[in-house]
Amino acid sequence: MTRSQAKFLKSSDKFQYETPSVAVDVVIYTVFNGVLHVLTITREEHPFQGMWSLVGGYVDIHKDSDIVATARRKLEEKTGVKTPYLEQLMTVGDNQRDPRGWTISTVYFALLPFKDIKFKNDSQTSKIEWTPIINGKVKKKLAFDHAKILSLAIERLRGKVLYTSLPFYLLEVEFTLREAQDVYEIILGRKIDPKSFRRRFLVPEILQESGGSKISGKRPAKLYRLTPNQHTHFFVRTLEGSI
Amino acid sequence: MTRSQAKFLKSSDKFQYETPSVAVDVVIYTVFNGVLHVLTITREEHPFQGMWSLVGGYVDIHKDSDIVATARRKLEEKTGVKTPYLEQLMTVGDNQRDPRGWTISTVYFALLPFKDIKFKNDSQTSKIEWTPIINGKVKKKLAFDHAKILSLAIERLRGKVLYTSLPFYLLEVEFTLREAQDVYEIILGRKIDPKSFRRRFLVPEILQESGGSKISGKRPAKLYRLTPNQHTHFFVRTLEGSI
DNA sequence: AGAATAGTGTCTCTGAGACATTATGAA
DNA sequence: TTCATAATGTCTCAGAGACACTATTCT
Repeated sequence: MTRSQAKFLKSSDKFQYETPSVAVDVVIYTVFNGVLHVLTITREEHPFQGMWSLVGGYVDIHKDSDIVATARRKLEEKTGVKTPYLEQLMTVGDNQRDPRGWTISTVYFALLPFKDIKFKNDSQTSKIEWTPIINGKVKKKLAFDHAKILSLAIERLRGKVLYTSLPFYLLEVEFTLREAQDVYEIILGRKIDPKSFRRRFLVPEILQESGGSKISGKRPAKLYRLTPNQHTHFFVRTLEGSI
Repeated sequence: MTRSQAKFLKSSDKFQYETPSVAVDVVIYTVFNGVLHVLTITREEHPFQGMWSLVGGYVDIHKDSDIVATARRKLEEKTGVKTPYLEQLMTVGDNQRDPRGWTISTVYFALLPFKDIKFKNDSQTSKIEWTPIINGKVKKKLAFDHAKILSLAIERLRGKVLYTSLPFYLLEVEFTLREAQDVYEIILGRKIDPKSFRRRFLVPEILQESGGSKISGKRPAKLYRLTPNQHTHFFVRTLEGSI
């Protein structure tokens, strides 16, 4: 070992002492009953014991090889879903958000089709619940800065819906165009013209007919699925509603 | 974990070993000589001693009240600039990127007008240098996963240029439309039609004439500035070049 | 047949791209 | 006057919005 290497090891021990706590939170979205929902759980421990919060927890450097592994682990623990759409939203970190001191939290959001979820309600002490998002807010009071995080997460989801095909991750593999349009309308909070909606996804062949159809009212609707090997589509024009 | 348990663990050696190190890196962009540049410095310490890297460092929980304060502090230490355009890009964190173990780094990018910068080249042991970005890459070999971070940062900058007015943060307060267009063309790596360019910013009154003009060739060009109280503009149509 | 939902025809409007043209001031 | 650079005129084209219209199946 060189002299400078020795020096650096010594000083890195010192740094460890001063390190913030490192956590991950996940805003888990799904849509059912015509409403966007986010998964919330009650806190088992102080601080904010018993209060509702987003799904999250500390990075476990032995279990998690990287930060998204923490997000996946937390998500799977609560929902049983292993391969969700998961996107990093942002990182918050300061000395105010947690009364215990300096903490940093990287926030992800996940999009899940409602059907896929088998709740793991195994804990005795904590409740887990889909909370409806009405007018961009949740009625529950949330722990830490989770209300602010959620508000930014909703803003981001709304923003992305205007120029991407993200909402299809909230649907099952096959869906009717009306079901897809419903999800768009729920997130945007406004109606979309059906002709525009169909044109947007069918002309560039983002969707393809699956062959089947679904009867839920009068005339049966064709079933569609995402064209294979298409990832999230980014449109060159946004829908109205962008400020 | 009770509050007192947490408090105890935090002060114990064992808990310190279980927490990742927390750092911030800043991709500092500027444009001069017709080329996009990123600020790089040589590392004074192991690991990767002497190697080029992005500007960054550990969060200091005593100096920094939040994570963006760390970014501002690092930026100001190297460039003297106090109020840059600064945007959080993403957070990387795993047990591989630093040989010392689990580390997490939140990456910001900054846009600086070249003129504003007074280098603080005070250190004897480290060099600091603008590194040109050619074809989305830098020739220097970078420490840690900084090459990958930079590559994502460039992708993000390119993407944003297609639908925002971000590049104006790379210009001084007053500029000609040709200077603005140059910056756009440099980042995108392609020519833009001057008529389209002017229409994009003048019709929605994102820019306004400052009254002055600048002679750099033959016919003097009018000087423009951002319309007051306008923040970054998001266009409803992207420029070509989006995949 | 009537009702309700699925799906289409087609017009307008905005703004990007392309490219020809005009305007201005220095040498 | 020449000429390089600044700035404009104007056509095409893609795609969103609006809205009237047709198609299909159930009761």
